[in-house]
Amino acid sequence: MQEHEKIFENFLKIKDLKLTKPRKIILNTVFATHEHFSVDELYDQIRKKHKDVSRATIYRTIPLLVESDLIKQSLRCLAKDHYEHTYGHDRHFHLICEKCGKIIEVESKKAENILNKLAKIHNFDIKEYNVGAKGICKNCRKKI
Amino acid sequence: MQEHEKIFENFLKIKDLKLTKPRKIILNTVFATHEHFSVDELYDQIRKKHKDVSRATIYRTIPLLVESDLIKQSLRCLAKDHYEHTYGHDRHFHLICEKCGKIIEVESKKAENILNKLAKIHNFDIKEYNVGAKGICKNCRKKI
DNA sequence: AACTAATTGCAAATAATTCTCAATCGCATT
DNA sequence: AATGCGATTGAGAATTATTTGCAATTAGTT
Ligand SMILES: [Mn+2]
Ligand SMILES: [Mn+2]
Ligand SMILES: [Zn+2]
Ligand SMILES: [Zn+2]
Repeated sequence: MQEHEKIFENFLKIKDLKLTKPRKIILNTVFATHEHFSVDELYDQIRKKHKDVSRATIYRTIPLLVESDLIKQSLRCLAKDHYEHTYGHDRHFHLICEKCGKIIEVESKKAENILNKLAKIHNFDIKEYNVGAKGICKNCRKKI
Repeated sequence: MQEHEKIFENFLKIKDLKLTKPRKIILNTVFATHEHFSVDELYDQIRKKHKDVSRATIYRTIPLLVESDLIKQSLRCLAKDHYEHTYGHDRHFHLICEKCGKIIEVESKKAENILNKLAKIHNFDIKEYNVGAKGICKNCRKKI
């Protein structure tokens, strides 16, 4: 059993919920790649192998995955909301190319520290970061 | 005529569009306060005085205001998208309290610089920043 | 195997946004 | 001030994204 399965199962157990087949399929699809995904993309991906998992269950499972800290909502500056699994990955920011959609992930303890300091000044307790920028990537700039 | 009206009119003129009555009403409502607003909140605000402006026109005008750099989409970590007028205001980040909804605006050239440097490393051209954090504010923490 | 509460898929409901279109507006020209 | 014409509008229909109600099914327990 994979680490993320254990974590999810424990999380569910505490809430008297069960790691059912559909939930396991959703979880494992999410952890099969490190792509950022919309609900629809996830649905399509899952449907390739499992014709019996419904959109409703995906919509019902995502909040559980978020609450258990296995995935996060990220890239909220695109048209659709996107998620990504974050368990096993360090916190990072996103540079999103408006032309080609490319996503560059960037880590920066420095930036984190600054945000933390700013929060401290205001006596604010940060639970979740939401940092990114939209623009044009290297390759797309060349083309202009 | 206010500065923002002039800017909007110029912007529109270049595109062979007109600063019509509804557009003027929407623009001026947006610039009447520095609140962050959802489309619905803006609609309600406008409707207090102008029963004849439709949702459709608001939805059609917002992209024009964004394109003319008078307003920006911000607070993309709440359920609904929110906008704010940014013309006349420095760039800032948002700390959003999950309990009471309070929004703290924070300026930081340092944070901007770091993001810019990170972008530079990746040869990425930032067009728009999207920086914030969710958490618990000072007052709400006391209450726990 | 029987029991029970949680879970599921489906389809209907809701919410947010976009689109269609006929009527109107704004502005330039007569 | 009347005319012409493309841009604009509001109303409501259409679309898209998400949530919900419910009867049938499942997982775990006795
Ligand atoms: Mn990422
Ligand atoms: Mn702001
Ligand atoms: Zn690109
Ligand atoms: Zn608060």
